[in-house]
Parts: sequence; structure tokens; C-alpha cells
Amino acid sequence: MKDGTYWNERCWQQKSWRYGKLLLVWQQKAAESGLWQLFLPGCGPRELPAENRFRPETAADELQRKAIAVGKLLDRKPIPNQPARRHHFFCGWQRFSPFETAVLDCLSRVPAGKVVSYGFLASWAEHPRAARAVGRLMAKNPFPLFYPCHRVVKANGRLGNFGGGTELKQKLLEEEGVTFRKPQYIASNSRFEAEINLPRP
DNA sequence: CCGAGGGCTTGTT
DNA sequence: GAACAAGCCCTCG
Repeated sequence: MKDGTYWNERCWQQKSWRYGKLLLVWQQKAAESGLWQLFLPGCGPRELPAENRFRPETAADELQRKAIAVGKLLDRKPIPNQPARRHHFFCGWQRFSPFETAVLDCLSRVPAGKVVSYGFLASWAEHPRAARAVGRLMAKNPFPLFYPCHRVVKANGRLGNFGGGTELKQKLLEEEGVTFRKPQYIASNSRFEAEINLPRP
């Protein structure tokens, strides 16, 4: 983005969604095509280069198929998780460190209707004290909704931050069936922690 | 029980 | 190496 190469071999597409307009960035490279980044409403770059607009007619068949499939997933509620880390719709895994890859992998296993804390996610990925680093990663998660960073909350049960806004975070959790013991606090029966047995370091 | 404040920790830039 | 951040934990009041 800052180095000016962000739009090389990439194109953007807007998609209306029940909570606003999403921005999808597709990578077109023949070797590695797929979704490069998904922006929640209000999160993307302000200026979108017109010449990089996604044109289904001229796009490669493979990318067209991926765009249609991803679009359908986004229309479902809740949006299905990615069970496997390197799902073929997504691309650009080389931008992640081993730490980040491990955390995202664990994140993808948190089911709808449940939440985990930043600290637990860190421990689960075998980096016990890296809660804050996990927060940093969640903030730059390129595939929100699919990699469900909205299911990561603070250890004390409060929501924690969210790129798309905490209101959206709460709505997403509510529609997934997460329960609140008080207005701002997640109920303990919605926590996924207990269902995972962590190897004690 | 809750909230505010301070110190600590980690991975990334 | 320093600064930063979508956190955590303990201590008060």
C-alpha cells in the first residue's frame, strides 16, 4: 500500500453485505490467485484506483469461480469458517510469520457461538504470554469473518476492540448465538476455552 | 462486584 | 533497538 506496489496484479470489488459494504481485494497472478484481503465496512483505503476495478468478463476463469464462491459464502449467516488454514480461496500466506500462521490456524477452529480470549489464543498457539501480539495480529487480519477474529474477546469477558467497530462485533456474536451474562459481558458458557486441553508449558 | 491505574509481556516494524 | 499495540493481571478505592 505504502510502497506503491499494492495494486500490482490486484483488483478490488465491492460487495453489499447485511451490515454494510465490504471491499474485496483479489490477486490475479496466475501462479497464486485468490482473495488477498477483505475489508469490513469503513475499513478499506479511501481511494480506489478505477483501473484496478474487478472485471469478471476479463478475469481468468479460476478467479471468477473463486469470486462467485466467496460471494456466496458472504451471503450466508453465519459465514462458514475456514476449517483448513490454506484454503484455496485465499492467498498471500507468505506474508505471515510462523507465529502468525500458528495463531490464525488456531483461530480458524473457534466455532460460531463460542469465543476465546486473546491470551488463550496465544497459549493455544504455544506462545503463552503473547496475548498482546495476538491482538496486533487480529488488527491486521486480512480475512475477517472467515478467520473469525470477532470471536476473540478480553480475558475478563468484555468484547475488546474490533476493526469494524465493537457494535458490529457484538451483532456478529449475537447472531452466532453467543450469550451475554450482562450487557457488556460474555457469559461463561459461550467460552470455548474449556473445550480445549492445552499442554501445560 | 466493578472500574481505573500502573507495570509487565510479546511479536512486529 | 526503540516504539507500538484489538492484552493481562494485580492493586486499590
